[in-house]
Amino acid sequence: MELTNILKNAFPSLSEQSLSLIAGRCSLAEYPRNEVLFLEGDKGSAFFLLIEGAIKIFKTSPTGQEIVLKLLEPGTFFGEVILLEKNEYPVSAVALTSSRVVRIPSDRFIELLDERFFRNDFIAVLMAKQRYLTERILYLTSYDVEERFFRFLIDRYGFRTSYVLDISKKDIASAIGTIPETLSRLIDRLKRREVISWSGNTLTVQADYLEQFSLEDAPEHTGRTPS
Amino acid sequence: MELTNILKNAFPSLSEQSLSLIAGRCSLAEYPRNEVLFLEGDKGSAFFLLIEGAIKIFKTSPTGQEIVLKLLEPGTFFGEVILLEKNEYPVSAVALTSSRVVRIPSDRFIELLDERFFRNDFIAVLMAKQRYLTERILYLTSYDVEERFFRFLIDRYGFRTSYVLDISKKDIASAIGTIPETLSRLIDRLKRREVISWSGNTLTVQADYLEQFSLEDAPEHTGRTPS
DNA sequence: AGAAGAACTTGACTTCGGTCAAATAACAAA
DNA sequence: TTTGTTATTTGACCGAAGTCAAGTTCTTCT
Repeated sequence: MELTNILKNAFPSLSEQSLSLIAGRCSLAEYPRNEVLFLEGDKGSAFFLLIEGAIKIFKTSPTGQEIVLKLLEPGTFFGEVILLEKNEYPVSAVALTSSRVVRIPSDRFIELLDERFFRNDFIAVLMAKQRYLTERILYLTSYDVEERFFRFLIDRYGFRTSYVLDISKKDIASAIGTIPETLSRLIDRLKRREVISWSGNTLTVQADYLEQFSLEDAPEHTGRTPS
Repeated sequence: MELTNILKNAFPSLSEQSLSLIAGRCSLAEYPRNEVLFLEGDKGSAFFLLIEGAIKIFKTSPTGQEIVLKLLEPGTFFGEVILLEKNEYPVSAVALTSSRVVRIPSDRFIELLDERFFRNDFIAVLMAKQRYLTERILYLTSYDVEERFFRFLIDRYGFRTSYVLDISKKDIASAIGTIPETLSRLIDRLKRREVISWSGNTLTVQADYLEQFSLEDAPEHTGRTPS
């Protein structure tokens, strides 16, 4: 699928005209695992659209600790915060798995917001992000590690009994706001209680146990299929 | 100051024409201390502009705990997240002190975004909020209670040696993400170490001690004068 | 003033999850 | 394979901050 189609897919409400206008300025890029897209504080004049792979968005604390804000899934754009205001990224972005992204230069993008439908969709996404961050604060401050772990699974892969994990335990640990040691101990405990079993990169969970963490106030889940 | 002027002040980039259009639909409201403006999950068709007082924005955890996202200061609008997308507030808002707000009905507001300057300012505010929430996550997850306390003071009242507090200790505790007992003990410890002194609602801090928490990566501070 | 109820403090106790250190396993380049 | 690097596990330990339970002190309303 070439660029125009990708963009059409990501911005369905954008007119054909604007689409081709912007498509000419965008470029496709590939980032291998662990490659940095941008770091907090970097000046930037473009934002990104994730096509394939997984990107980690995080901030770094004064002591060097990484605080993960979100693991992005294909189809979402990020870094758009440089569009107006300061042109400095307030967060860092790193590829967790080999990823393909579209780079969208910011300079002419703002004009596209003249189109009402597109603009409304765009603003709606900004507001969804605001909701997400708000949920994330609740998630990090009022659930314990176990609950965060299961909610992570449901949120990222959907509610299932078997998960094929595409990221490392280390990355899962930081995605749920803890450290590898703690996750390792949690997994050990859960295995012993026979709530989960883990072999290779496949995790199996007792559905009835998992249920307690599902739905209700879980952040909107995207039902991403594993692998 | 009457409505039109207030709005002009809050939305300086809005044309006179749109200003009078919208002003006619807005209304001024007063909320006494502890009054609820809206609760998480409420359907809403208006958002708000804070003129005077202090509003607490928070989410409630499944166990009933309040997670404060932000204490608003005069001049900021909030609840705008109902404009597009769902029309349900994702957070709750309560007046911490007697407050005056403008209620802005959402129905015709979106049209105002046709004005490019206004729209850009509006979107810039949304992005600033995104940055804020991102900072808030860092703040809550990687600073200890003491550091959160002093950063709270600096962020809300500016860097000074003497603070006149307009909200209760209970509210300060929840604003910094802890409970009254813990704050009480912190204060006791700081007094004993002669880092602070507290009489009535006036708090005095050793400037050289406070310095370690200032500037660098502190969220933009508004230099709000006390009381 | 007096009573009811907030707000605040204090003490005793607990715990989750982090730190540090070391061992083991998995992986990838040469 | 060999070897260096990174990921994962395990053990011993610790500490910040929460819970629970009782005071104590302010407010505020009649």
